[in-house]
Amino acid sequence: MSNIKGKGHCQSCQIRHLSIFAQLPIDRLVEIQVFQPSVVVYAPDETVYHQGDSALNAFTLRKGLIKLTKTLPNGRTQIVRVLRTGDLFGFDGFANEPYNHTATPLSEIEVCRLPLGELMELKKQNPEIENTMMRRWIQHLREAEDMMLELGAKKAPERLASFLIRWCEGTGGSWVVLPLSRGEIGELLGLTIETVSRFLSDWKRQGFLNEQRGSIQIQDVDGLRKMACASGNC
Amino acid sequence: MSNIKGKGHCQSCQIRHLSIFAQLPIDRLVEIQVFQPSVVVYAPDETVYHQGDSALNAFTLRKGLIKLTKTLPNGRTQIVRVLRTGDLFGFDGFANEPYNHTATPLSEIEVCRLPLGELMELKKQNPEIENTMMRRWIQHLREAEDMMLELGAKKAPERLASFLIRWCEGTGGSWVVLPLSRGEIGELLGLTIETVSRFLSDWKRQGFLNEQRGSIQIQDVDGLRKMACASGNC
DNA sequence: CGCACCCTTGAATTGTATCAACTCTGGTGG
DNA sequence: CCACCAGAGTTGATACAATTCAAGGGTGCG
Repeated sequence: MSNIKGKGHCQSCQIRHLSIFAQLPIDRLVEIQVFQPSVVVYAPDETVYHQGDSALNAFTLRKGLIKLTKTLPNGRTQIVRVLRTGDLFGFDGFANEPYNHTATPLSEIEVCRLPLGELMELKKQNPEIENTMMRRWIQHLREAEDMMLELGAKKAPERLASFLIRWCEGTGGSWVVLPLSRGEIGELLGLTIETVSRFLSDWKRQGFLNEQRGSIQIQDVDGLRKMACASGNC
Repeated sequence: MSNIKGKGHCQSCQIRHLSIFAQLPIDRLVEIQVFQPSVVVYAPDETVYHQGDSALNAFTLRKGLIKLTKTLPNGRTQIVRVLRTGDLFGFDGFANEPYNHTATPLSEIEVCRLPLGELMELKKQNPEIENTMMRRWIQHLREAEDMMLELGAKKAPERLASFLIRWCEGTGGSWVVLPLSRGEIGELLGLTIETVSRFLSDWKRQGFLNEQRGSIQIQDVDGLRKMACASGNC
């Protein structure tokens, strides 16, 4: 089961600069030190919450990666987002709604569990928090729109190529950890495991990219980019 | 060209109860009456703003329907959202980002143009506005996630059927205006105009639904619902 | 009336899923 | 240390879904 590691102390938090408390002035941090959210650890075979659960806590991801998924009654699954360190998630309760998706670790993770009531109070009293959260919601919305374009208007190789390029963005051709199985990449892009496997194999053979147990390296971004937009230059 | 109809007066606004100012107490309305956003009219062949434009204004839709679209360089287009009366849109500026999509009327429309700076100020001074906006962003995010599931995990007939059911939700089998062409439905669901046409024709022949110049009527919701989930009950 | 535009329908083509067999890898226990 | 196993990935053959191409029909408008 999940494991409460202890209480978090925002003042000394290593990842505060990535969190919704990033913009908060130091003196406010001292004042809110009564706020000590639980730091919780989950294994990859657990879930942080399930779609439909009532949303009593929001969370900040401290370590590892999380996938947010939605599942149809017939079992088909869609990954709607992959979270990284500092991301806030599970805030549906702010709109009085139950969680709209399931949060599952992609590796051992550590999260900061923020009780909704307390977070609401902090937000009310600290405009910086409010502001940072707003910015992030708008940013998420933009990313969601981008994803809809990917899913609705692109073909398999285009989706896969632009996913890989985005994943490795800004790493200048070096090795990047990609802790997603073929099946999970498929669930993210609306493709089957076989289709993902075929294109990856193809591209490895063509020398566009390299792979080694859970890490990839893009060797020819332009080659991949051509795949990402078979007709027209995206 | 677009046409400024005059200045808006929040106090006497007919659709205020649908807007982000819905929760604002009457006395605050009196205080903010210096805030007089422009009411602007657009024809269906214009756009309110383009993807990439710098986002200087947010808008509230007063009359008509709007589609928000994203377009790939090769011309393929995705509708990411259809707006209804009261919806707030074009708020990317809050995150210092340019508009992420293009806003196009589906009919003659009337919008309330809210200069970003003034709206920001109002929001700061009125927690009710802040709160309503937050709720809506979260709601939008949830809808976007739902749409990703539709696009990524469902087949053509399932997408189309559940779109129709959603569109006519709560109207109990009566006629509903559907001012989207076959092509636009296709752009929304990631399908071609022909595919949309084929299924609609089929279902009309089977008596699941009826259509008459721009309006539809669902005659057999359960029949449609079966289409919406070929394998499993959604 | 005739033209434009949207919609419909059919036939051919292509992309992706499905089905099935096989390989590779890491881990476990003898 | 090796044999074995389970799980993930690969690859090929086939089926099917949806697009593409093409032609024709309907409706509203100048």
